[in-house]
Amino acid sequence: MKNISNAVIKRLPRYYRYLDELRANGVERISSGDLSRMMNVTASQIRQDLNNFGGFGQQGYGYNVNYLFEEIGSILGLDKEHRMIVVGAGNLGQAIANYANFDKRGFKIVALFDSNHELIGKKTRNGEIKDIEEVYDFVKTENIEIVALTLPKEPATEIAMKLLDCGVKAFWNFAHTDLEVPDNVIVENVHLSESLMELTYKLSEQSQVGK
Amino acid sequence: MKNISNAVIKRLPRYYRYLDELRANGVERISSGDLSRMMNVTASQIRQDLNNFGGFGQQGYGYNVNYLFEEIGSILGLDKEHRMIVVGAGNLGQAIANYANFDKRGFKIVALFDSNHELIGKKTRNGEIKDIEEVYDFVKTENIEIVALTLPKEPATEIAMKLLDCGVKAFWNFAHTDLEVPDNVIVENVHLSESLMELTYKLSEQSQVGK
DNA sequence: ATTAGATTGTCAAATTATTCACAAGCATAC
DNA sequence: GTATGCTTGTGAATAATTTGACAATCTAAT
Repeated sequence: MKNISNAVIKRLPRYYRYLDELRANGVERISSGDLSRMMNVTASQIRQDLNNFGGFGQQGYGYNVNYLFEEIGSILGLDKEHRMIVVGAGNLGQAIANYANFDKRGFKIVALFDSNHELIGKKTRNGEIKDIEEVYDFVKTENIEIVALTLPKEPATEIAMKLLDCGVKAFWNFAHTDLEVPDNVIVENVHLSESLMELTYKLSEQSQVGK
Repeated sequence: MKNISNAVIKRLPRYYRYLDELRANGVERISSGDLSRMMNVTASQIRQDLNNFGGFGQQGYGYNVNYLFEEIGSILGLDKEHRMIVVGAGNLGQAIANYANFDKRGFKIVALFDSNHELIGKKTRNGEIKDIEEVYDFVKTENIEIVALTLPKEPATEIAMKLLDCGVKAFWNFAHTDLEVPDNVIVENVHLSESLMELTYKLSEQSQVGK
């Protein structure tokens, strides 16, 4: 399989979101030109991106919204169920666990774990919060694919290293650190403070306009 | 001022994080070569990136960690205080408000707002959660620069549009929608579900290795 | 003071990503 | 059934980004 560039992958979820909206509004077909105007990108980029995965469109017609939506979903792996746990059941962990749309996309949050005894036992949509000590046996027996790490960097690093031995294939990492993992393990970082710093960069740049 | 590419900006917070750690460990100087090995990037890229903003290093010596840390901080606008509010005081909003490190970087979370009467009045580190109806007067009188939108897309869009008229200069947008704002207003998006989709793309790609 | 070694800043080359442009081919109206 | 108009897929051109290479020059050892 041809290697797809990261720039393309990063754009797919946005296409998926727009197609979902079009679908919800009963739109049956869309041309790259119309979609490009909606999304503020070039039509050429849309066509080029989609062509990495095959010809989904038809000359003189455009793309079938439903079909393209399903195809992109399948490219993104959303046609399969993904069993996840959340490690760190503070506000952020609970926010993720409670986010209903993940369910809709095939993400099953099977359990939450924490080391804080005030949280352990607390009921959530996804069952009672479990003791972090149980997490290693849990992932071995429950076939867990993705671990969301929503806790400070020191425990996150330590726990992630131990979880590697338990067969976890992917981390969704909210801790402010770069996890070091073998090549066959995926790490997707969400560094909120970095995103906020990009924002303040743009703010100070903005305040210089014309200077 | 020369226009700096987005690719460069996105890397600055990571440099900043590594420099902060070096500083905390008492490291005084660092060469682009050593830093490149720590960070898994090329030394050339580090030098090229930094040179967009001026010559911070010295031949035969490298970079002074403290000085470079401060300089990057100032480029990112972290030398100034930024007054923020959080709109949507659910788990995600509270997670952001409670994140202590933001304070350290000059982000002052002045208040939280919500429309849910069960949340209004609840005490947090940043004062009682206020009624969303009060937000418009609040930003006008309290000189608010950044609004974090941690609520579903429909109310997020509606409230953001009204806040534009109140002089808000930047949105940190967690809602799953692309806000449409004038050119002089900044939107920084954090689309969690899109990040999770990138992860599952990589997972399915991974499972194909060698096929 | 001199010298050997290290490391930057920067120019040029290589690579990657985006946009342009158009032939090929389908849809639709007549 | 034919003609017109639309829209894709794709090869080529352009633009942006990353990497390589090295002269200039600083540090530090003797």
